[in-house]
Parts: sequence; structure tokens; C-alpha cells
Amino acid sequence: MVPGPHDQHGDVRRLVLDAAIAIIESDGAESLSMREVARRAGVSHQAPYHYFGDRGGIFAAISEEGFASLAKAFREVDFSNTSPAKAGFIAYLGFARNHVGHFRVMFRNDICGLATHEAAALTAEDAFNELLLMVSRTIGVSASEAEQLTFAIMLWSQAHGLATLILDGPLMNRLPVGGDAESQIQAVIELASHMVSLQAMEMGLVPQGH
Amino acid sequence: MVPGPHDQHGDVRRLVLDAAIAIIESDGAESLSMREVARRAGVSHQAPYHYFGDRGGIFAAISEEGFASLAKAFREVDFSNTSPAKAGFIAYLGFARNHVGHFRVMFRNDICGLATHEAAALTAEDAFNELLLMVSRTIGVSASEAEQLTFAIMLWSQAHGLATLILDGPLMNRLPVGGDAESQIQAVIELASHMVSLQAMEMGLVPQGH
DNA sequence: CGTTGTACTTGACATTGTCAAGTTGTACTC
DNA sequence: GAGTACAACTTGACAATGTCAAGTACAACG
Repeated sequence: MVPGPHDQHGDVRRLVLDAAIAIIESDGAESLSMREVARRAGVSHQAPYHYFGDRGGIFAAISEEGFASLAKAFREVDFSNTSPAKAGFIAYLGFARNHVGHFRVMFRNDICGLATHEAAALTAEDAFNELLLMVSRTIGVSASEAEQLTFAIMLWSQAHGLATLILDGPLMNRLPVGGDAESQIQAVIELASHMVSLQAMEMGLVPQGH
Repeated sequence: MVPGPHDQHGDVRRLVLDAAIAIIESDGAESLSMREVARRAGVSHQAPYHYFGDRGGIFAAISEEGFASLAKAFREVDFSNTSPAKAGFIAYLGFARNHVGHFRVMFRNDICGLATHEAAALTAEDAFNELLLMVSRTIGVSASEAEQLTFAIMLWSQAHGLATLILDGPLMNRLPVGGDAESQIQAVIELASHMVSLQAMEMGLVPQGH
């Protein structure tokens, strides 16, 4: 194959990254092959190495992009129409389902590369801070820092658990056949958000939104 | 290497399986290699294929064992000292942390093999039914079936999210340095259980335990 | 004694991740 | 405008992996 220059700078990098994300989305991170990625991007089997160093480098780049995108999603949450907790749940779920490829990589310590790739770790930190900000919005700033952290982890667990069970877990197989999976998920979100509100009220905390 | 018969029937199968679980526990499912497993079990590189067919077969066997073990853990939960929800959370977390190798495989649709290996799917079903049983115990049998299912998914999400964030997620890195991670986790469990109780009470449901 | 089956074994092959060493074009100095 | 440096790739190796195919050893059974 003739080398052939590409239209724009960074074109190949983007092509490679998108190919990788597509593979992860359809087949899981497990079966991401450097050479297959290169093949789909229409470049030599070593081109990806030029940009990402090694297989872990691709995962780290995907993590970084994902966390940046998640932080942005958190920042853009619209609190005006629903309770803060519900808005947060919906945002998290929405992100997971719209960025399956990213999501599958970001939350797996063994491959996400947060430990080795500083840039990725920084964006992850940023996203986490954004989450904490949302939480303070949910339970009000009057709560102590320890209370806020515990609350944040609880909310995060709830949202994350639902997302992973839906995406990669056995949940979707368990839903009653013929039943509307989407409305079942909505019901769970509804229940969880309501429960969170109850708890916040009992703690005497006043959410800021709605 | 001389073939050399083993002490008992099933010895090699067990050896291979344990080697695989150990690898997954320390390095993640990603880096499970058939040949490394065989090496650690002290057999030829094809011996594992004899018992498990292929790489997916090993994962399926681990899933099956894991779900059987989880169902057992559910069945043996002691409801006498704490609220049912809290007992359930502790059981789930405990299982995850004591069977990391199994847990990492069981809840990953891409590798767990539930779709292709019937035996594994059956034990998974069994475990799920056990979970539902626990839920009916948590919120009482007076709730409608739909309510119970929604409640079950919510509880499962909460427990599962916390477990995955702890085991493979970025949670442990986020906890304040020097802070006691264990007591932080306990606090989250406490908060979540209490919140669940509030919700159950509000729904007018009377838990059976405690 | 021959057959059958289980529990493995060795051998081969395509594919993978990665190292090493080109090659090509562009930008910048002198 | 010749020379140099560097980015953006390329081709070519190599060891390791998953898996197919074809043995081999041994017990059980007729």
C-alpha cells in the first residue's frame, strides 16, 4: 500500500482512536487488537504505536477522552426540571449508554491506565470533583465534608452499578421477557432518586435544585 | 516431561481452574493465558482444552462456580443482628472481596459465557432467584411483584456498584489519603441500608427481619 | 486378546504485541 | 539551496498466544 498523506494533521490519530472505540463497543475491551485497529484505520500495523506507545496507551487515551466527556456531561446537567439526584442518575446512565466504548475502559483499573498516564489521571480527577460538586448540590452544602463524601460514594455506586449491570452485566437477561426494559430502568431510577431525597430530608439537608 | 498420573480423579481440572482463578485475581481476566495456566498447573499446554474446550470454557466454569457460591452466600445470610438490607449488602460485598477472581468474570457478559454455557446460566438464574428471595425479605411480601423487581434491581445496583468500584474502579484511589478505607466503606453501607429502610417504611412495607 | 474411551501429550499454524530499522516529506538553519 | 533534524509513518523481524490435528499411554470391558 502506498503511504499516502492524510487530509489533516491528527487525522490518523483520530481514525485509530475511533476504530479502537468501535471495536470495544461491539466486542469488548478484551478483544481489542492493535493490528485490527490499524487495519480498520487503513494504516500499517505499527502506526498506532507511533501515537499511543503501546496497547495500554490507546486505553489511556480512551479513558482520558471519556473522563473529559463525563465531566462535561456533569457540568451540563439540567437541574431545573427534576430533583438533583434524578438528574444526576440520568446523566450518568446517559453517558454510559452513549459512550459504551469509553465507559467500558474508564472504570477498569487493570486497563484504564490511570496509574501510569498522568494526563488521564488528571481528567479523571476533574470528573470526580465535578461529581462531588453535583453531590453538594444534591444534599446541600450544609453537610459536613465526610457526610458529603459518603453520600457521593453511595450515589456513585448506585448509578455505576445500574450502568454496569445494564451494559455488561446479566441484568438485561433477567428482565421479564416482553417487558419494556426501558421503563423498568426508569422505574429503578425513579425509586432510587426518591429514596435519596427521603434520606436527604431525614438528614435535614436542603437540596438546592428544584 | 513424563505424563505421570495424578492422585485423584478431577485433580488436574481443579488445578487448572485454581491456577486460572489465581491469575485473574492478581492480573485481571484480560491477561489470562491458556498456556500460562497450563504451565502453573504443571501440565501440557493442551490439557486445559481437554476439560474446558477453549478459553471461554474456563471463564464459564469460573462463572458457574462463582454463581453457585454467591447463591450459597445469599442463602446463609444471617438476618438476626442487622436489617435485611444491610445484611444483604455485607454479604454481597463480602462475596466480591473474598472471591475476586470469580467476581471479575461473573459479571462481564463478554466473557462470562452465560449465553453459551447452559450450566453456568442455570446457576446464575438460581443466584438471581435467591436475591429476589432476599429482597422479598427486605421489603416484605406485601409488595407487588413489579415493586419487588424494581426494588431488587435497585438494591443489586447499589451493592454491585460499590463492589465494582472497590475492586476494579477508581474509588480506592479517590479516598482521602490516610483515611481508613474500610470504615469509609462501612459508612457507605450504613447510609445505603438506612436509606433503604426509610424507603421501605415510606412504602408501608414491613421488613420481616430484625 | 482386541476394542473403546479417557486423559492427556507433542507438533504445527495463523495471529498477536512489540522491538528494530528503514523511508518519506516537511521545516528550519546556515 | 544544501544540510540537518524531526515527525509520521513504513516493512520486517521475533517470541508468545489460542487453537486445530494427530498421536500416546493406560484402564475397563467384551
